[in-house]
Amino acid sequence: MKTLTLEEIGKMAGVSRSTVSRVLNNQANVSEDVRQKVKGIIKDTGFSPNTAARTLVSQKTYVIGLVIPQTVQAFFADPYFARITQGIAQATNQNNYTLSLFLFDTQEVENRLIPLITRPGFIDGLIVQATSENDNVSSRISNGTVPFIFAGRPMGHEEVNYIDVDNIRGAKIAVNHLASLGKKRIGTITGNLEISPGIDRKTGYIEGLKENNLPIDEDLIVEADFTQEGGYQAVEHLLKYKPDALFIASDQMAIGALRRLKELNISVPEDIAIVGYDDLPPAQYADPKLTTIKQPILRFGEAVVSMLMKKMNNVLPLHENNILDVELIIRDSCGGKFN
Amino acid sequence: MKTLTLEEIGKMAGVSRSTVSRVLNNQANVSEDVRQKVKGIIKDTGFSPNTAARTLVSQKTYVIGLVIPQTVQAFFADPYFARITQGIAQATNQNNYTLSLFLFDTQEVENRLIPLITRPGFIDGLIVQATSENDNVSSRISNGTVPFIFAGRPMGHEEVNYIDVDNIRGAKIAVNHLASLGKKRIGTITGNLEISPGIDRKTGYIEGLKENNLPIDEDLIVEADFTQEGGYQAVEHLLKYKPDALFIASDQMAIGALRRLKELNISVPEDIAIVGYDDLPPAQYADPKLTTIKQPILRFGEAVVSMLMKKMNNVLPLHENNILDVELIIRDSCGGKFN
DNA sequence: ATATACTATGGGAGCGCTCCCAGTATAAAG
DNA sequence: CTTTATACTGGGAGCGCTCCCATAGTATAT
Repeated sequence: MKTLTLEEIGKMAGVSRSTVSRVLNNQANVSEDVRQKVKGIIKDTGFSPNTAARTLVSQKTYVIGLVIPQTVQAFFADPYFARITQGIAQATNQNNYTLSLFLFDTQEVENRLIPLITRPGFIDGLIVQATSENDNVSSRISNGTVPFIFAGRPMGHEEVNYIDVDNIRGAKIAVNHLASLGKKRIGTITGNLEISPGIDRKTGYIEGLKENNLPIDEDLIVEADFTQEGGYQAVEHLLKYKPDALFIASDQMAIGALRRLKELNISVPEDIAIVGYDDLPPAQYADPKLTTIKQPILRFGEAVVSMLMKKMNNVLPLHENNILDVELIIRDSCGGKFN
Repeated sequence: MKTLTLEEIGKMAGVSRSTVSRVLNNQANVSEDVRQKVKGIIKDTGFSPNTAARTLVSQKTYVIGLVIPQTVQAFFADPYFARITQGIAQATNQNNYTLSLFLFDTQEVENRLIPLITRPGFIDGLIVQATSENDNVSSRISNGTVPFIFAGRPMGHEEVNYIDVDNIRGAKIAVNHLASLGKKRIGTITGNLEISPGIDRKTGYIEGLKENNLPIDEDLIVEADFTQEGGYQAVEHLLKYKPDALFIASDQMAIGALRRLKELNISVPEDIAIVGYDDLPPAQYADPKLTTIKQPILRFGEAVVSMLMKKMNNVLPLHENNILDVELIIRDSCGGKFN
């Protein structure tokens, strides 16, 4: 199958390549009958214009890069990231862009890839997974001329554009809900406190306690690492201090905790109420079904992409960020179904 | 920052664009001193050639697409797929290619994306995640001219090139190991029997029994769905028929089963020996540590990419496939540490 | 010394597209 | 009927690169 060109489509329609180009790009100044005829031929032949030629003259590649820095190792363990990626891929394609994946597994790969992806004319824009403080991917990418934004709040790089879900508020409404059910000793299992979701959810937890005039008791705060195993171990530690409720900063950890509590014959929500975070599918299959904070994962993808589009068109203010709202999903583990 | 061109680099070096091009592509017929001088300038300026221009004339895009068909929904739940993707991304970059991600979330997206990615000059090659039988992505992609291979054995499309791990042998060595420990009533929890890993591991299980002259007892075979929850429920069903060992077709299911057995106070490996499959990180944190079949996940990525490269260069025989070997990892759950 | 080979280099052509400008046809206005 | 504006259309130029061929320079064989 020979590859078609504008010229040939034009010949078939009895017009010039310019006119075909106009039709292709929905430009004005083409008579309606010619436009229809050309469109028909394009459809019949299945023609689509050569991307490279287009890119060469327009200087646009229609490619968006998704960068996963080295420090985001969780990427390969946490289903949450797979979901985020799904949302971003979806939104990218919706906008007729292509998504390219760049995983910085090692320092060597990072060194090789950064000059490549930040050079002009290779990629139109970059989405970078938020990093922890000791990661300099951000500044290295800033040196290039490629527009980029962070997905998630990057620690120590707040001057760049980013988009995030409202982790603080999410934690706060979880605590509020528990408080409204009359709980007085609300503990928390935090995530990893080197990354922003860990920190922010802890912050929200503390703010929530304050709002409800509950004391902040360091004994009721245990740091874990967002994994089931971490939750499993942390909950035991907390039990010594007799909490009547727990805000657990991820569903994975909550599921681990639930497992341990079951082993210890401590019933949820009767003996202890629990609220998780994420609303991943396992949350609704947990026993008891997990009350949790739902993040708008697919909408997150859309928001990231549309924000990047703005940035690519230079209509995004330098310090603008976007914080998406979250939602409390009440199930069985908090004992407050009828609020 | 103005974008440099071959012409300008040439001017700086006092040579023509042709000579710079020769240096860039490591071609012969350039004197050593000129070559060094040009290389120096390229390095100093950080120049790299425009991809679109290069693609336009060479008809190569240096982009590989990774296609996740609709039926591979597990993609977003199973950490195994994230690992595979990681391996593929790594290998792609190693070969100086870029990886583009195409998720067919819905039929509509699939319809829109397939003509796009199969058209000439958009992508050099495609890796398609293996699908179940009722998926026609394969034939739709075959209609295009883009070289592609499957990652995993696609059900009902064996005529295409694919690469897979040796699921049959993996299951067989698991059973062999259990048999060598003197187990006589070896049961299995299979995965989803609509996809090839599910089927093949069951096949291997049966072959393993035959090899050891053990009877095949349908009561000892229960189908689950590769999830923890599935394993949790399936194991209980099996217990009625008093197995002394279980081959469980994924670590996730094995972990679920282990949990249930613990609740029922059935001790592993004393009362029942267990071998899992995958060797994902949780396997070594399970209690007891899980004996399992290790798949060469990162090597899988390399193999997929190198196979695709061959196909792109037309040096891959039509019916050639590649089956990677697996390995038994002995830990505590089988009770055979000292084999 | 001359013919013959080979090496090194430069520049034209062209990949398929978009942009711009010139040109033609048609309509509206004087 | 002529002038002027407006709607279409075609083709040249050029994006930055690779490929090919012509040419100059240098080494080797006759």
